[in-house]
Amino acid sequence: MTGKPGKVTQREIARIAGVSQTTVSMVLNDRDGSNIRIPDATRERVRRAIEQSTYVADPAARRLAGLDNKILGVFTYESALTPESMDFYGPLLNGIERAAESLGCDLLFFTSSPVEEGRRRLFHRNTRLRLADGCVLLGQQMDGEDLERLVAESFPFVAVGRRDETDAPVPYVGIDYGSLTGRLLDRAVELGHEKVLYLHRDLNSPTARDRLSAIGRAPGALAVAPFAVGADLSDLPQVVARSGATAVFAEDAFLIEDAALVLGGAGAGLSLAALAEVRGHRIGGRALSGFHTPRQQVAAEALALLQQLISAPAEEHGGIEIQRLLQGEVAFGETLTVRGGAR
Amino acid sequence: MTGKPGKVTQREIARIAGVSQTTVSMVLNDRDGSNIRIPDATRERVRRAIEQSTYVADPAARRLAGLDNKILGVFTYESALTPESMDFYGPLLNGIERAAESLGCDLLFFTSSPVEEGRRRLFHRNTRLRLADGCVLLGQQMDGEDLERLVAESFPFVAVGRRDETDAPVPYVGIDYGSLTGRLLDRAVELGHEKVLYLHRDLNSPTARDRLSAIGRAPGALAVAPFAVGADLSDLPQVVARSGATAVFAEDAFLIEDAALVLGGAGAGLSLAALAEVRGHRIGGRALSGFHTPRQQVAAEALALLQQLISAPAEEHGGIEIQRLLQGEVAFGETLTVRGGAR
DNA sequence: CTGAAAGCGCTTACAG
DNA sequence: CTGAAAGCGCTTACAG
Repeated sequence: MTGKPGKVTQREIARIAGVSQTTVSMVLNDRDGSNIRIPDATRERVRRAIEQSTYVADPAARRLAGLDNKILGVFTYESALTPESMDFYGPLLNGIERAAESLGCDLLFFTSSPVEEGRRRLFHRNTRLRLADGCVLLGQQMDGEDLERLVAESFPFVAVGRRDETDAPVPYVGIDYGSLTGRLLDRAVELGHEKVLYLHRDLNSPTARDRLSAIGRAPGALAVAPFAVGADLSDLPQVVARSGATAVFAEDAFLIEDAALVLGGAGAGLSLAALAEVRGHRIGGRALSGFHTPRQQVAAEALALLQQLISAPAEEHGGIEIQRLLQGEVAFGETLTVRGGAR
Repeated sequence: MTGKPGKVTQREIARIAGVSQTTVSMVLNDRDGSNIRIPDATRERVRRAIEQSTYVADPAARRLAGLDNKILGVFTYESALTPESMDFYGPLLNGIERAAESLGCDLLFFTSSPVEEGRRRLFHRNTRLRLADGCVLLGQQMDGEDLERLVAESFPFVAVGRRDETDAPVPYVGIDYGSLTGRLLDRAVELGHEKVLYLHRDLNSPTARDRLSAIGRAPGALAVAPFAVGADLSDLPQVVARSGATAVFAEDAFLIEDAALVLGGAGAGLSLAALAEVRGHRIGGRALSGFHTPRQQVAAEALALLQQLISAPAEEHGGIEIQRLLQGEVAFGETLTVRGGAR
């Protein structure tokens, strides 16, 4: 597919301008140092030839010659553009697009990666990863081996969300769920709660662990019992009753919504909250209590960090803070209320 | 950024397997023709060397050597991933992602294109267009010059939406708004309407013209008066009254919603419809009448067509139907009712 | 000041 | 059956 009829190369420009191809390259890249000095007249002649033509540099050739390409890879462990995934990926992708626009980068989505066990594989026979100057990784769970290999090959990348599944330090930008969780628990104490049930899926992700460990550090006045739920929530009313909890928290908004549904009238006196983004979620007409997380900003900062890693020589990476947690806000909402208060 | 420490090349593999780099390339690409015959033993040795290593082909080099890359470009004339643009782009992007997955292609979003007068430019100094094997173009309006140039350079591309702004035939996949409009007008006749007011923006896009020309061919029993609205709709009640129309149609769902707002009680007896996708739109609690358009399918088919254009040698393009209109459905809804019927 | 040459990693005729 | 060579379009030392 190369060598198209309409394709203009530097050599062609050189011929027209009556200079060497090297000179064309110099002019195009504004090379103008001590040893190399191109008179304005020549420069002008080349410029004109380029403008008259439809020349654009071949990015593949540039890349091969060792330049970076202003192409950032985007790897998502699941499909990112389906209606369902928009809830999670939407703000992230939006942030990424905006950041890419302002950095002047194009985005390469690795949609071709073969799906195995429901998740895309980053490394495979024909990966085009190499075409990008670097890559952001998105997904709730990531493959530790992928991360290790990226580090080993010193391929610039940034994960969205905190990561801890590797020995080598992985660059990431995430949200500080630990601190958010702590603040929400403090609030629960203020409201008089002493026992809380915490529902979670059996997901082994760093953010899931962050929540759990913050729960482990709950203030003495509060006992929080973690409870791993399966697909079937039908025994939840009993579990809640037996626990004596006056509040039920869950890992995310959908889970607490499901729980509220199952609890029905039995949940009438309970406070509810999600330890995650709750924007747009309501339970029985009331704004769900939980967090507001700056996802768009996380994505934008991830891209900015990636750009830094790419452009800074490796020796200077020590000076860059490669692991960043952004602070969110507690969304007080209307479902976390005074203990025993009507819901 | 090339020449990374961890980067393995064919030469390296060749050294390990004790063959020439050419042979490695042959094995990788399954070249196995009349003149070239690699014994299984050699083949196996190379394969093992590759598996032991972290080799992946450098896509830039492949591309430069003339192969295609399974990278499809996606160019949108506006930002595609903002919350507001999701209404229009969401289903299209979803269709594109799915099609790319099944074709085994990656997607390159040209987010870097400089914005001029609110629209991105396809061709610019550093366009990475060339890196893609081909490109899909999305947007309500497109630049005729961009299209001409793509044709001139015989760069494979497909527009989403019907196009007619060029002399050369442009490959596209769109929706047949003409036929949909005709069917909705027939329906209006059935319901007893004789006069309809058609609100439109002054947009000069092919689909806008398709609607207008279908309106021009309205059945004799129906008089449809086009009315170009500005930013301010406040004189609409008068216009409607003066026209004697019993139904108001508009170019899209948002416009008819705005109109309904302005008309308020004055619009009580009027039938309303949008000549566009109406999914999720309601007016005064009633499902808006209009169309259901297969946007996801349009996008998927555009990608499939693009893939065909890329892989088929140019001489065979004559055999490919490069301009396709997909049929939508009329969504009867609840706002287009019997003339004079309560709304 | 400017060009000829080497090299980036790959593919594909072309010789052995 | 396999390798040495040319070439894809570009950049960057290196000589003039």
